Amino acid sequence: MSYDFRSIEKKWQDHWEKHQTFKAVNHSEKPKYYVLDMFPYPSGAGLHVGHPLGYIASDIYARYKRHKGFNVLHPQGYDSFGLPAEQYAIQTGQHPAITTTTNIETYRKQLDQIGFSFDWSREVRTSDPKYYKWTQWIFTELFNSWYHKTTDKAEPISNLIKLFSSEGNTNVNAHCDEDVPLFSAKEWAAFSENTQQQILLKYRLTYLANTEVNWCPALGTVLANDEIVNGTSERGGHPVIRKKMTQWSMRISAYAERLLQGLNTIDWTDSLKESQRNWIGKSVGASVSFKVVSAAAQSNPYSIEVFTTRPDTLFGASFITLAPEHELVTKITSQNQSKAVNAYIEATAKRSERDRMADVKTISGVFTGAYAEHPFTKQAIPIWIGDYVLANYGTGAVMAVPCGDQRDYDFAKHFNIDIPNIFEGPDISQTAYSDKTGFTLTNSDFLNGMTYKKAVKRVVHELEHINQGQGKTNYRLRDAVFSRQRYWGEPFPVYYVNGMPQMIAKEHLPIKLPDVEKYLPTETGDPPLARANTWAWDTKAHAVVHKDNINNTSVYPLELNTMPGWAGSSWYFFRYMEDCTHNEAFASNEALNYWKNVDLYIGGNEHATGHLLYSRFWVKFLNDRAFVPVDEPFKKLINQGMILGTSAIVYRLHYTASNSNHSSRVYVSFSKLKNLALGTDQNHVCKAKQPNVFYELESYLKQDVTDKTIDITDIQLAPLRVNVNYVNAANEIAIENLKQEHQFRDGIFITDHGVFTVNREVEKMSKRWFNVVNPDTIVANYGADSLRLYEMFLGPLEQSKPWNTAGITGVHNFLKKMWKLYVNQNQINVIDCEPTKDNLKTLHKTIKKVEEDIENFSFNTSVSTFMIAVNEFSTQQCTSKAVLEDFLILISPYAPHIAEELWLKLGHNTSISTEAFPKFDANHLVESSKNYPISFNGKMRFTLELPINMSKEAIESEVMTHQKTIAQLDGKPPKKVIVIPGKIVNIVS
RNA sequence: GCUGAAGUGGUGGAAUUGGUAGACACGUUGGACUUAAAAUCCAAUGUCCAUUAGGACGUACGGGUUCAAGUCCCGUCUUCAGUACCA
Repeated sequence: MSYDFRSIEKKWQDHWEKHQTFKAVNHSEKPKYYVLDMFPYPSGAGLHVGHPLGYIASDIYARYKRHKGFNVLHPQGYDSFGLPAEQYAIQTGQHPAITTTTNIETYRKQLDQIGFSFDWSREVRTSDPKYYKWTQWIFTELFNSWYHKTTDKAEPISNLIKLFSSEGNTNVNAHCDEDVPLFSAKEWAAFSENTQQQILLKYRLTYLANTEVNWCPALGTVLANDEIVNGTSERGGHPVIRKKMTQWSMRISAYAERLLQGLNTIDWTDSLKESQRNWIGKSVGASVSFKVVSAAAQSNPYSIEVFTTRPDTLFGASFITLAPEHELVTKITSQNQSKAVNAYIEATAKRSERDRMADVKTISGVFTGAYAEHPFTKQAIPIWIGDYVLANYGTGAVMAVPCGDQRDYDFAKHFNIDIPNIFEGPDISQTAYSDKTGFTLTNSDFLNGMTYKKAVKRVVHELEHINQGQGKTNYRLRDAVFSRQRYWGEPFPVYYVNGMPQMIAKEHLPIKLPDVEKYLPTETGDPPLARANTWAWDTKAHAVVHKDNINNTSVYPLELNTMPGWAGSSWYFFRYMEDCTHNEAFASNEALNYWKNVDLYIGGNEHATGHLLYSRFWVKFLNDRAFVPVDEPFKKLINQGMILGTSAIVYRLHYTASNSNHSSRVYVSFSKLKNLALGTDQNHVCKAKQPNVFYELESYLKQDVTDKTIDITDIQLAPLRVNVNYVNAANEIAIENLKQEHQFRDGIFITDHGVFTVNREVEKMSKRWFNVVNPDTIVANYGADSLRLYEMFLGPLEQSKPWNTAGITGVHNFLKKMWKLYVNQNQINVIDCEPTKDNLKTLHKTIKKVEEDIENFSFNTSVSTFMIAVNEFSTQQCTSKAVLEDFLILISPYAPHIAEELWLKLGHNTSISTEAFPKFDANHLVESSKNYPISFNGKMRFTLELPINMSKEAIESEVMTHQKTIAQLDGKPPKKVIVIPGKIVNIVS
């Protein structure tokens, strides 16, 4: 009986499901291990072969850890709120919940076919009210918390209120808005309830603020910074503009330093940590305030606050530049400059963010006519505006030191501003000198003769002394906007009394998403939830009621925005810990304390600055408030690379006649084009330049052109992507297959000796390129074990690589070979005999290699190791039952179905998944050592391979023997003996 | 520009601490089996020279350290990813 993977795989998938083989328990003698995948968004397109890559890797690791005696938690779920389902709902009127459920079913079916060891009993769906109850609850807890800088953690807002009523806010050291007024305890008590709430809002970790946001008109919603790529939306690529709106925000900036420091405690790749560090963007320097001395400012002196990382260069400042959007600009501009300034502001406002980014070389700016006073020299410094200063970084103002900063230098050169030199040593006649070393300061008053470090210390001290600045650390990380004007997301548990937000208590959650008739924003621009009729909060009944009941005494309007996609994904890893039979907490303390954090997290690196930062933020918050016992969610993180598609391209001939371009029905085989020395990069064929090629192509075209006298002047190749599933390994495609598609139905195909070939190009796997390969067809043709092995075999996990179905025959043949080696007439072909030395050597070599590979996540090389082992067993005619048993355990994480089947045939009636991983014994690698003399540079050299576990004495005696040999050969005793234990001994004469 | 990763046959990729470069697989070529095809099996397959024996060259490029370098050091080039007037 041949290897019937279909029935074997079905049988074991059913078996695992029926026996709940992979159900995790929350109590065990064994040590725990938590392996997690980034849960998928269930899109309508289903899975392609790229999706399971990370899941297969994590599954191998999870199965391996079970063999190694760990109690493994390996769950899966769905990030089921999101834009595509909503867009689909807008187009079709279909409720997103329905499409989402259908998509989840498809995903589940596809995942089940691959034979993952997920514990599905803990499945999570972010759009499930039982789940988002707790997302809403976390939101209310963020609202009810503030960040206490002294204890360096979040505390309940009640603590803050206590502080306010006992001593006011003058001594409160909080991370809060900058515009908080100072008040005493007495004043606090005298404030109206509404005023108190407004003040508290400035302290809460989530707060309503009128902020400038990234508005995407096409999607009708705001986007977070990480949802924007190159100035357009991440989803759909629509343009994004900046707009002021009242939005919920998350005070993630309070955690900037801890998010940065926490990176040192976790095992992530350097590149990923670096991305997060860049995103947080810490810079250490000082803030300096400059008094404005313009006539307009006389009665009411303004001062400009700047941030600098180079306070040591303060005496080199020859002008100040403000961002055009800076609030002081209009206030300080002199009369005769106001026209120019207004024109400039208008011009920059018109330019989109994208234009401004693309055009970084052009220097532009305008003088305001105002001057500032240098804090020490009291010299007047001109104030300019320029769009190279960004309004949303630092204070939106810089002190320009042309000799020490290239942009300031260029600006000064361009507008003929002074470039005073304060550096002793460097030459600044051509460029600025921005290094922090290699100079001493000059022309700098009390800083003269100092180096960078000393000068910074001194100048900060002096600035503090005159109360015009202090040392300051600045972060690029902005507070995260948390409102979305969408339907398909978590509703906020918030209602409004007199315009002030109120939280709905835990016991009344979840606030379920109401039904609406249409999923679009309203005509007045309100979010889709404004269309819901039953959308008001009755504070007496503690229930959602019809809008008509709003009376603002007991029934109030509810929030119309929903939460962003990252809300539900920021804590889902805790939800898996509980088996969710009750819903009293988001996970019980026992479960949280048992599983603690995720030991291994595998997912794509597109989440480097989004999900992975937000989850860390929420976990730190939950930890501060003692809701969870850990400070970091993911101990170790691996980014799997993307699997790319290999598109298939067919070339259609286009031609130019009478100066206009025509499309023909002629398609030419790519091999033919290559024979004509016509690459794809060279797709214009003029009569004059390449007459031979031209006339050849023209002869094909004549088959299509009705008017044979037409004068063709130029021929082009138009690339068309075709379904890759029609193309075989040799890049050939059957014309009948092509003709099934409408556009090719009456095409004329120019073959190369009857064969039509396509060109291939590697690009992202996507429906629109027709290059999607579906795992279902692979499983149907080759089986899940082949798919699993092949996905690993493709290359290193973390690397992006193109998919090529042709190669799968290699691993598939291997499985067939293995099956044939051990199964004969449906009988297992082994006996209970002593294994030979060779058998054991092969086995233990494999144990060692596979164990190392899994620990290092180099799954690709262990697939090769298995192939080599089976080849060796085959030549050794290995029939030992004990050897096969160990080998099956080794391979079972990779190819679990075939391993289970053979395990059963060996007479075991339990699943192989709980068997202990075989122990490596170095003794079995002992065998005859081989040695060979090599002549090198006229000297004799011996290299001899020694057994790994050889004793020191044995090595010495072995070396002595060879020293003698070498001395005989060469006539001289060896000069140097290099002994690498367990490896190779070099004797150099 | 900055940060990070990487450059090895026709292709994907091996090579542990510096120790026989190209494992394993795909592809290609030849052969066996077959009426034929598929499947399977066997052999060859880095480049060049040579009838063979054998030899020379070879891990992006140029240097260096070493008995020994894909691996370490210095310099150059290229590719990919992230990020960007960040003061």
